Amino acid sequence: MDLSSASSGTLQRQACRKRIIFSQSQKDTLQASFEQNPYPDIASRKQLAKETGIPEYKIQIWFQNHRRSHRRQKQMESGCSFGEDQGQDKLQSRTQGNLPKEARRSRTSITSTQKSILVQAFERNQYPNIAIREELARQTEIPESSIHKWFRNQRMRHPKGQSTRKHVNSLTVDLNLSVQQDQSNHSTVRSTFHHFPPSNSFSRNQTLTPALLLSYMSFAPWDPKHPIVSQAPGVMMVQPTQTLQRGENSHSPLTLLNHLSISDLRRGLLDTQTPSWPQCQGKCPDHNEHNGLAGLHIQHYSQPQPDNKKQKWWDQSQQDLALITQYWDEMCQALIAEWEPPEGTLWPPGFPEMDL
DNA sequence: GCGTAATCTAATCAACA
DNA sequence: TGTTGATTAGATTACGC
Repeated sequence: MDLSSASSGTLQRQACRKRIIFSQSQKDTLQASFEQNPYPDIASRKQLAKETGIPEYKIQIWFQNHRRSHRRQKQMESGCSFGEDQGQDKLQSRTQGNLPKEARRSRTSITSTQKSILVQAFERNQYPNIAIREELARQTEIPESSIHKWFRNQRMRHPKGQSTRKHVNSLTVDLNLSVQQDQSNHSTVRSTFHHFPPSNSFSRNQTLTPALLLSYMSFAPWDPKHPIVSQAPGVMMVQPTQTLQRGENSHSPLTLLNHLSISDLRRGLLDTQTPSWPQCQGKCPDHNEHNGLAGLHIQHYSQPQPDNKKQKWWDQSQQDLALITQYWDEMCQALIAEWEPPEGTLWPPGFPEMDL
C-alpha cells in the first residue's frame, strides 16, 4: 500500500474510523462502570473490553466522551455555572497522573526501525487516516492506538514552521507551480517566468485560494533594486481569464514574461478590499491554519476538512478567484494598453494576434 | 435534528535511556 | 535530565438513528 496516496483532504470519509454503535447492554455495562469510577485504569478498561467485546481504546474514548457529557449535564443542572464541579473535575483529572504505576498502559518502547517507519510516514503526512495508521500498525507491529498517539505527540512536538513550509512546498508541487529564471536571454536583464498552473489542475480539493495564489507569487524573486520590468524586447502571454475560470482543458500555462511586476500585482491584490479571506471569528481552535503569511489564512489540505467547511471554503474561493481573475484582467489590460512592443519583438509561433 | 463516536490541540504526567 | 509515550480536558466534526 502506498502510504502517501491516502493523505489528502479528499479522503474525508475514509479518514475517520468507521463509527460503531454500542448495543444497549454494552452501554449499560459501561455506564455501570462509569458510575463506580469515571477514570478507569488500564486494567479496568481491559476488563471492560473483555466483558463487552469493545476494543480497549474505544472504551477509553467512550469514557472521555462520557465524562464530558456528564460534566456538561452537571453544568446545565447547576445553571451553567463554572463553579466547583468543574474545579473538582479538573482536580480529579489532574490527580490521575499520580495514579499508581499499573494504572497507566505500559509505555510502548519504539525501536529505531519502527521509529524510522513512523518518521517517514510522518514526513509524508502528519494526519494519517485510519487506513494508513492500520497499515503502519501492521508494518511496525505497534498497536494502532499507540501509532495514533505517536502522531499526535509528534505533531505537538514538531516545529510548526517546518511543517507549514513543507506543506506549502507540497502544494506547489501538486499544482505544478514553477518559477523559472531565464538566465540565457540577456546578460543584464532578469527575465522571470511565472507559470500559473494549468487550469484543470485545480480540483475541488486543491483549490487555488487567494492565499495560495499569493504564496505562489511570493516565490517570485522580487528585488526592488532590480525590478522585473524589463527594458529588453520581451513577450507577454496572457491566457484568457475565462479559461482559468471555466477550468477548460488547457495545458498551456499562464505566463508572464518580463513585463509584470509581481509586487505590483501582489500589492493590488492586497489593497483590494473585495476578496474576503476566511477569517477566524473569535478564537480559532485550529492553530495550524495560521502560518502568518501576510495575515492570511492558509488552508491545511493535509488535514481532512469537513465537507461543510470544504464547501464553504470552495464557494468562498470561487468568489475570490473570480475577483482575482477580474483584477488580473484589469491589470493585464492596463499593461497591454500601456505597453508598446519594441521593434523586433518576437512573437512565439502560434501566438494569437493581439489587438493592440 | 440530536446523540455521540471519533478526532483534534494543548497541557501534563511519568517511564526510561 | 531530556525525550517521549500516555492521559487528560475541552472543542469540534460528522455519522447513524
